[in-house]
Amino acid sequence: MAAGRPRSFCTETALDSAMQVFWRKGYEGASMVDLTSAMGISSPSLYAAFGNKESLFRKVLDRYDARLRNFMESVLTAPTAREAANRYLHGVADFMAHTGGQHPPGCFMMQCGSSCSDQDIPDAVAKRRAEKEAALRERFARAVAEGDLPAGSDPAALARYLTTVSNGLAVQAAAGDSPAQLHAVADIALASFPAAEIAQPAEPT
Amino acid sequence: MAAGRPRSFCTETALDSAMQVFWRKGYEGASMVDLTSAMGISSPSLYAAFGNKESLFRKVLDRYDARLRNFMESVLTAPTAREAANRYLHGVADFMAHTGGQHPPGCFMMQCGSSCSDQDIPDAVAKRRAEKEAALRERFARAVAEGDLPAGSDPAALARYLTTVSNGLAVQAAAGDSPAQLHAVADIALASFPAAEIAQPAEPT
DNA sequence: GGAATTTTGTAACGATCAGCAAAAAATTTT
DNA sequence: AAAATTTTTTGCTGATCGTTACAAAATTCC
Repeated sequence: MAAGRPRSFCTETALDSAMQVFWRKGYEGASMVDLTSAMGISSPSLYAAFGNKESLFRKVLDRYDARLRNFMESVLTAPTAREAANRYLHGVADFMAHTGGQHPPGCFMMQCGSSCSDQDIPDAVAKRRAEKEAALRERFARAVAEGDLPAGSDPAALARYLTTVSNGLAVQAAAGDSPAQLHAVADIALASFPAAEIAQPAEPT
Repeated sequence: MAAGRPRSFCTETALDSAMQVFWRKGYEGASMVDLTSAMGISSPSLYAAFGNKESLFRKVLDRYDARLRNFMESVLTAPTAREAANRYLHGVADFMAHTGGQHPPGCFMMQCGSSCSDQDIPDAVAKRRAEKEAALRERFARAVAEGDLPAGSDPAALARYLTTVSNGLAVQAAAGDSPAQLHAVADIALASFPAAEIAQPAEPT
């Protein structure tokens, strides 16, 4: 083990506490006093462990984004584009509705990353969101190439559409919509998503 | 005219300048120095004319919301629910893409009203957004009663769906999506919206 | 059992925050 | 022209902002 006085707190737990504060109050609205008291550590400990406020926020953002990337992986590995879209929107509905009793409903990135005195913060958040849309786009491009989506489908437009609904779901969840209501919206949205062009089996009446 | 030294600035122009600042920096990120310098007035003039910072924000919010209500009126007076949905989503796409060279793309309410140290601010914004969804819901309930939407349609779910897409469009616009891209998303979204059950005329091949 | 090293607690730093007091300036009323 | 009224200008207020020095405390290495 490294020499020196041992740390009295768990950095990951502290990051989760910081996430709650940023989530509820935004980047600027979260004061260092808010953060240190929620994390249960003193100000110098915070600076020693996480740098400064912006650096702390970026670490929190990374931590949240890791959850999202994990979720996206389960979406992108779906066998078909249709199933990926289904997993995506209903997964988002679950994700946004589930607070774990720790944070408000909705999406951390949507709550903290809108407007800010320091434009770098919204930019950093927007970049993470764009990555998710790009991942969907590439998945759908592959689906078109594989014949999994109708020829002539626009992968970029479909990815943009799903991203749009996803971000909208985050807003609805933050506004207090129930899980059932979010899933209902997801179902309506999925009705627009093209199905695979499969050879139709003889259809029973 | 009232006695006393005349005001050296136009309150409405000043509110527009304040809107730009709040839009770009958020409620907390906009400092009084930012606001006064953008509005071209001194701090005491601002306080005399608009109260305090929160009161100024609420007046700006009112001003922005008036534009939205005006837009909503043109949506709700559409002859059919389908046409209302069409006007709504494509109108939102236009609204969000059009900056007038004055403010960033996107929606003022989505940018400023997310998270904040003072919860009253997000609450005030959320309330305005909820009013729009309620207006759509009532319009669609009327459409169901009039047979303009298929019996069994859920007006609340449809209104929630359109609101979801609308908020998502605001995020996409703020992220830099082009007007054409926003309209393309609107078109995909509208494919899910039920059409009226009209007696089908003899269909030409 | 020190020397070295890291974290802790206490206290403070300058800068910026929202907001205001008071007097000078500009207008209308009388 | 003088009184009354409203706005502007100047300069300031206490509070809070993010951040940091400094020394005591707790651990490992030699």
